[in-house]
Amino acid sequence: MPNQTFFNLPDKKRQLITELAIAEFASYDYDTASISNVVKQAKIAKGSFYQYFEDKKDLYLYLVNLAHQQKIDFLQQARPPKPEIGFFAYLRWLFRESAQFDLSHPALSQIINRAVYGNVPFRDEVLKQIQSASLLYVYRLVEQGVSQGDIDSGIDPDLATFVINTLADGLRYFIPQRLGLNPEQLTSEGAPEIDMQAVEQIFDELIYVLEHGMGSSSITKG
Amino acid sequence: MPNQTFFNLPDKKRQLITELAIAEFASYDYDTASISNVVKQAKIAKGSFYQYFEDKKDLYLYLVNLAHQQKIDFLQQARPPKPEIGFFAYLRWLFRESAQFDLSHPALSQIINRAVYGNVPFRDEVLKQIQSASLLYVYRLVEQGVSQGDIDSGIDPDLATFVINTLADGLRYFIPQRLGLNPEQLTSEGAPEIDMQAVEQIFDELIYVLEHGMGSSSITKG
DNA sequence: CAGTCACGTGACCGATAAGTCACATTATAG
DNA sequence: CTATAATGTGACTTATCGGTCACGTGACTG
Repeated sequence: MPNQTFFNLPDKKRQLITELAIAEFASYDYDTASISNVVKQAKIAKGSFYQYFEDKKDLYLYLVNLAHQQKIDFLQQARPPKPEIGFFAYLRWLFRESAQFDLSHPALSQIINRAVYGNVPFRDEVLKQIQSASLLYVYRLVEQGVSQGDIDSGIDPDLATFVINTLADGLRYFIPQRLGLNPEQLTSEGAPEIDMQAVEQIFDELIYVLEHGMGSSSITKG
Repeated sequence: MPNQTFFNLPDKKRQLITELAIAEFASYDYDTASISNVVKQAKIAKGSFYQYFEDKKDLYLYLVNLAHQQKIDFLQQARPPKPEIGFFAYLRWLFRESAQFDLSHPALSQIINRAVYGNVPFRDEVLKQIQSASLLYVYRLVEQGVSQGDIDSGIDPDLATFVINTLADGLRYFIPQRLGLNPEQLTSEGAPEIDMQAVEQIFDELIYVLEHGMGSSSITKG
């Protein structure tokens, strides 16, 4: 954790440092991200930085936890629907809100993702704090979906969790591509008018595929 | 491309350098991967290396193309079945062979993946050579599946391609996790006895989900 | 006013990186 | 054997990194 000195800083300065550091660790992996670059951009002395943070790892873990907490706050602020609406309807909500976060906070999203899937030092340290929470959350959801009769009981819950998590994460790449935006455009401030209707349609289609599959052998088409 | 000097090298030496470089670029991203480390392990002088390769980028692009070519060779050597067996059966074959490659050549697989999805320099340069080939291949497959009547014509082909590609790639993480192996065990030589039956079952389940979905509302359960 | 203490500063350190170059070694050829 | 070309070598340069430290500054205290 950062020193108290860091939190004593004027809000503007503290936020500037935080934002620049987030941008740095979102753009580069742990080893390549440069403290020197951050302090240069933030126009503070290197020595000052090391009065705020113990070392590079201290900053990194702080940012990962910050990003994770922001995502949790984001999801909870958009109040979840009741489970009774059914598994796939609930999942659709989760997809939309999760993707909404990824689109509106691409840097935070990138940091979380790199921390969980990347070849990062301290990955295990971070993994227990982060990934298991998300995986477990979806896993519980799947279990509930099975017991509610929404999910085919022949489906292995681990596999279902994998499919859902993987696709939810993949949307981070698919949606911008589909909308003809390059991901870097999203990193900068001022999102360039996202066609939310097109995004909603992606969710509809994806949920349909998850529920009914892509095969044409089913009863009737969507 | 490397200089002719590199290809004039005795096979053993050239292969040693190649393998060590592959291991380096599979373990670390472009910036962190160290030429100094490679030449030290290969026991050649730094100057020699720079007689083989123009610079770091030259080596990197060579490795990416090598890895990609090896994967193509691998897939073509395992002769593809005829399309008439149906889209999902064909897809199952593709999943198995692709995962087989990833499991037996984790370093090559890692390099390809990093080159395509990572925040790498020269990504665009490489992307056109690599990713589009794979995406297009699956896209064509989907088109064929639709025209054959195997795929619900209401499904958007782009979305289907995304789902398939994303899940196929995700298997790289899911399979070892499911088998209780850590991915680094696979990097070293001598794969520690993979339970192929369990792997086959994963493919079966995944293909089932892709074809019929996870919902229980379908006709009968698998 | 002097003293103290939190904070700011940037030159500096050791390590390591990519890339160079003058020179040594080896292979080939006349 | 000698001359020429190809290849091998590692100390060196320039740059950047994470991190340190002796010192400067400015606000509060008695």
